[in-house]
Amino acid sequence: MPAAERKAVILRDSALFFAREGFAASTRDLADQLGVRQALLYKYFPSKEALLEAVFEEVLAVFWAMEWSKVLADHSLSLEDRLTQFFIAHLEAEDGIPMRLFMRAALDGWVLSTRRLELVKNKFVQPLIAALRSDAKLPGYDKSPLMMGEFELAMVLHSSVIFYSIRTHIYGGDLCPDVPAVVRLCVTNFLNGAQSSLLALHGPDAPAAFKLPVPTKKAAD
Amino acid sequence: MPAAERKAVILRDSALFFAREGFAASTRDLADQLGVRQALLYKYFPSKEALLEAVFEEVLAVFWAMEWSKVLADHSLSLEDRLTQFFIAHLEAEDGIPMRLFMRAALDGWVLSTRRLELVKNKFVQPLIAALRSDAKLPGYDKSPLMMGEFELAMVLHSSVIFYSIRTHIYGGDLCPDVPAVVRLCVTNFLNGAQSSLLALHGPDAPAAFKLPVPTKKAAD
DNA sequence: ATACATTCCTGTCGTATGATAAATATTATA
DNA sequence: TATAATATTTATCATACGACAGGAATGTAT
Repeated sequence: MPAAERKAVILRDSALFFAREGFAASTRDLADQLGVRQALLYKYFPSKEALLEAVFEEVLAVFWAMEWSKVLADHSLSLEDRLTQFFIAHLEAEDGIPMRLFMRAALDGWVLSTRRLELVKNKFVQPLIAALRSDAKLPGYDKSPLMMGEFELAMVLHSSVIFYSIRTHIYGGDLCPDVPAVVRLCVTNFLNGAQSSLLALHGPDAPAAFKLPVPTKKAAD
Repeated sequence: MPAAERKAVILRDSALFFAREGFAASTRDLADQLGVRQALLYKYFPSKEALLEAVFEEVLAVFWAMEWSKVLADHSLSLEDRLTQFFIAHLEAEDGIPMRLFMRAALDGWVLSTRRLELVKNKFVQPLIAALRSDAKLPGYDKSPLMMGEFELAMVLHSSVIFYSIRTHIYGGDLCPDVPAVVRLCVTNFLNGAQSSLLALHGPDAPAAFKLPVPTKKAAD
């Protein structure tokens, strides 16, 4: 097998293997799954750690390449439809490998999760709150920067969808298999209360911690 | 140190240690953290796996002993206050150790998470949906058993709170530190839409998968 | 002070792991 | 077909790990 192809196969299978077995799983078991001898791995990657980093580089690249704004910014659809379609696509693209890898990495203290969170903030939270503000006739980010409470509000929707994914791919057990229905439920239930929640956040009685602007690091990509 | 006390100390420190370092971490490192020699562990636990099981037994016992219904069923408070107080207490009792242990266990395929889910279903989902139904003048469980859509609806609230806990104790990074405010946001935003979501679930246009009754195993405890 | 019990440590065994080097098989090229 | 280049395997090393046996230290009762 040519080198480039072999390297790609190793990367692909390693993602599945480490997602299932954990990062502490042995390179020998990985090689077994590949149908190859353990030493061969070291012809393509200098160390186990380097292999793991390469796996994450690849998985992150997929997330990076994902078309967040394309759906979320398509103003020919209602906000509800935009969100619903986006999350359905998101959930159906998730096979559990990125989910499990990210969770394991976060548990092991990799800084990786902050990069992902930054992505969620820029590509999901920002457009969502912008749309909600627009509907509520509230000022834009130039007049009033994104604040903590708005971030947490957007995360309410994000959480309900992602946690369903966590239940699917990590917790296991039987759960409602009708993905579109679940997503619609999350979105509609969120949007039902979002307007009044947002107005409360912009009102005088909002908690001080919610008024603080979200620290916006320089957006990568 | 007397045997009973030593065993308790080992259990307590092991929970912290394995929550932080993962189950694959070595018994020697654990012993270092305890300030004892590695072999001593085997005077109290026959194997590493037995120690891990004991740790989970202890952590699960705490969850089991938790007073779910006491707050959730206190009808002197509004549903909103009940939920808010319950979740605030829940989040403030969580130091990250059970969270991280459960997540690691779930990733490693332990059946443990289903037991926890059963607890959530019986002690949280059931009372919540019962209260929502009551407010909406819908029939009780005797007439109409808990259905999948209602379960997922309740999980929407559960998810937003628990995912905040995941962000706190697993994902890390800076997030809004005002726990009560976040919980209130989750609860109010949920309740704003819950009534109409619930009515829709009981209406004729609900997805078929949502109409299915939730399989209720025999409730432990 | 002696004998006993309990707690803990030193030392060690077999095995599994990450990693390397040398040998073999396979493929391409002339 | 001979030769070079590449892909893969075999064999091996040093280390780290789970587990066990026996001994040292500490305390307690007679």
